[in-house]
Amino acid sequence: MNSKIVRIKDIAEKAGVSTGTVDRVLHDRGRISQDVKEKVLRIIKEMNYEPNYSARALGSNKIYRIVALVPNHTNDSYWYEAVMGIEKAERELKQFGINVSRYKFDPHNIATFIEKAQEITDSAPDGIILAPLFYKETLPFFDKWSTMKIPFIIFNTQISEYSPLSYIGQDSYQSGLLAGRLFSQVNPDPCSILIAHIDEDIGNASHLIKKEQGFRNYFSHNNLSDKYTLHRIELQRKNYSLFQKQMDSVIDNNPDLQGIYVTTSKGYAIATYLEQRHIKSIKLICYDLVPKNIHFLNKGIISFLINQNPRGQGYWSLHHMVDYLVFKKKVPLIKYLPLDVIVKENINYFIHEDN
Amino acid sequence: MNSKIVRIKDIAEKAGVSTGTVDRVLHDRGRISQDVKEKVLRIIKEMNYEPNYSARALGSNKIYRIVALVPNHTNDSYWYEAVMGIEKAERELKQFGINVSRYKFDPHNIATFIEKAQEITDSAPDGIILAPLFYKETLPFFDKWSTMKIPFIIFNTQISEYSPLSYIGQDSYQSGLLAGRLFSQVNPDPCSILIAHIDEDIGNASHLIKKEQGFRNYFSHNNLSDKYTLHRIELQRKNYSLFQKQMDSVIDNNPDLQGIYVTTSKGYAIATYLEQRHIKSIKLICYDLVPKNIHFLNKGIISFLINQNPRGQGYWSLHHMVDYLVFKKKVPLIKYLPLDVIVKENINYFIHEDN
DNA sequence: ACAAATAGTGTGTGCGCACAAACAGTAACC
DNA sequence: GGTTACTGTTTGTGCGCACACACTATTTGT
Repeated sequence: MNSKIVRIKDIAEKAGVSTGTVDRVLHDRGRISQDVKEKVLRIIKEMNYEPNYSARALGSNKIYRIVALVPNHTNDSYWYEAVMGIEKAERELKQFGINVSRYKFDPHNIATFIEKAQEITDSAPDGIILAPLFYKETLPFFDKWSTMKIPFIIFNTQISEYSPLSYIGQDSYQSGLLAGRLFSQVNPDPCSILIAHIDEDIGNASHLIKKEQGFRNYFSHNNLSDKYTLHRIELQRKNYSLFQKQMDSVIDNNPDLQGIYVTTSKGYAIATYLEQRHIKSIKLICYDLVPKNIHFLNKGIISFLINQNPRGQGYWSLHHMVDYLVFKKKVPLIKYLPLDVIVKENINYFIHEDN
Repeated sequence: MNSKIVRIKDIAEKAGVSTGTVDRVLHDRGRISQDVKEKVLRIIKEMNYEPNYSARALGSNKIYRIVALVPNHTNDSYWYEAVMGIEKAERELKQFGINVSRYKFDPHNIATFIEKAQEITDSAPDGIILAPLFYKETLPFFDKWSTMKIPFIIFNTQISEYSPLSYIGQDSYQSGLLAGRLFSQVNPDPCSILIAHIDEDIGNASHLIKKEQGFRNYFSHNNLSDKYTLHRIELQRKNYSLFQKQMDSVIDNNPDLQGIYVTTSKGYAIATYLEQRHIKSIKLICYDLVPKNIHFLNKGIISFLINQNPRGQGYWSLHHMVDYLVFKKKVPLIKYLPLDVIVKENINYFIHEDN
């Protein structure tokens, strides 16, 4: 086909102007007369010009400074994966003139988050990607960054009140629906199912509410409300004897309990409990490929894991930022990552390095 | 860290030679004295030099001609997806000086395959990617391409007798194991399960044998052979009344039949049958997100689909070829794509365009 | 009327690299 | 001692683009 590559020079020739003029049209800089601008723009469209990004990265000596603000991952494989994803994208995109620096905060210490976010703000980078774990404390920074015109991309935790350049992560509602489907597949007979929130302040965690909502709606929308009875519990692990007591009571009061849906990665806590109590009839579904969950998945105590793909979140966050900054592409406001259903037999494909 | 980018010029300076000499070391061209060569190589390692591929693509005006030989996809969404994947990779990599042309053959007509493969051979491209559907007819071409030193990458169908640059696709054995796991999840009680091969010449389709092997081994390795009884059948749709008769007989003879594993995308044929016979108790698992399967998945007649990800296969095939040709990277001999478990609630993430 | 400001456009250099042509140094041969 | 035949190395040009600078033509101010 039309394999001829269109260059700025070609456009300039056809328009009867110099390359400098075309450049000014392309980048909206300097002064151009209206008619020339229109003419050049028309020809750019006609000839289907696409900038050569390699040459652009070469020519403009600009280095974009991008910072990533993520929870400290020394003891947390979930955030470790996210950082791995960022680093993978960094390796791929390094040659286009980007410089990524990572800032870490303690996910259990809001002060460290604020401190690092302030540091970042002071350094005025070209772009920011972050996992905004602390809802209220994040908003003021979103404000600042907006006025400073620093684009920011959030991942893992969706905050819709303030519009970032893009959100990367899972569709919580849909993942609740998915969990519902999985339970209805593994539990063909009528039974009770428990929704368990562990170690979370539900009031401040809208994504967990969405998961629960999706889960409940799966049953109601599919006319399964008569077949399955849903229960709900909030548990804290810090008082483990209370944790056990609460679980004991649920089990005792619901002899037909056949499934437990844990809305976070803390499913292994329930798995440990079930193992201790020698309960084998209850199906367990939760999130994330952290070692303890993998352990119980392999043992058959967890039936399915749903992968939130932290690696992909990190990877796409940086990718989108570079798309925006370097390639001037439009980036979608929301990128929902696939909902991966994980069992022992396919887990390897989701935890392996894969360069 | 060491954010300074190392250029050829830097190496030349440190080695006390010109950039041209470093260039000849890097590309093994021209004559170089042994000691200079060693010195330069040492410094390249010391300074951790990484070529700037953007600049390289610019500087070398070379355009790599890559051809893709795929089944005609006008009426086949599976191969259409594969081509979409190739085109997506093409868009991403165009700027690095590659030119991709597509050759199509009729998957039901070996002659067209041979014809196109010959055309490709005559045109002596820089690289070939193909889905080698016809085992015997492909081997001679592998031979030719090897002597012509044209690298080729195969996808979808693994042929291990002749070593291509890389294979992209699914691990058939592992996907059989996965199917086994899924059946044991959805069928908690002892029952019979049928393995169905549809429209295939099993003797010439080693990947189907591997799937069956994996499936059977799931049950034997997990001590489930007593719980589940496996049956096996080969069906042809061209004689549909026979097809029905065979199925009727299986159903009648095995009242405890609770599951059917179809080793290809033809699960919708069984689904149609089950729907006609108003059989709802039998779980069905098969491959690929083709419209008819999606239809029955949404209806609840198919329990799970396993995605062979044709789009990803095409995408990675081209990507690997470019990694090899342009970036001179080592490409893995085998890239197994993830085994995606698909239900109605997560299927959208696997069929949507996603740019 | 003449300088100064402004609008609009062209030219040149460099980014990191590939590649070819030019060049220097050495040994061999008559 | 000069030619030839190499071997090894440097230099220069161009890839497509960004960007600073130079330049001209027109307008504005006084």
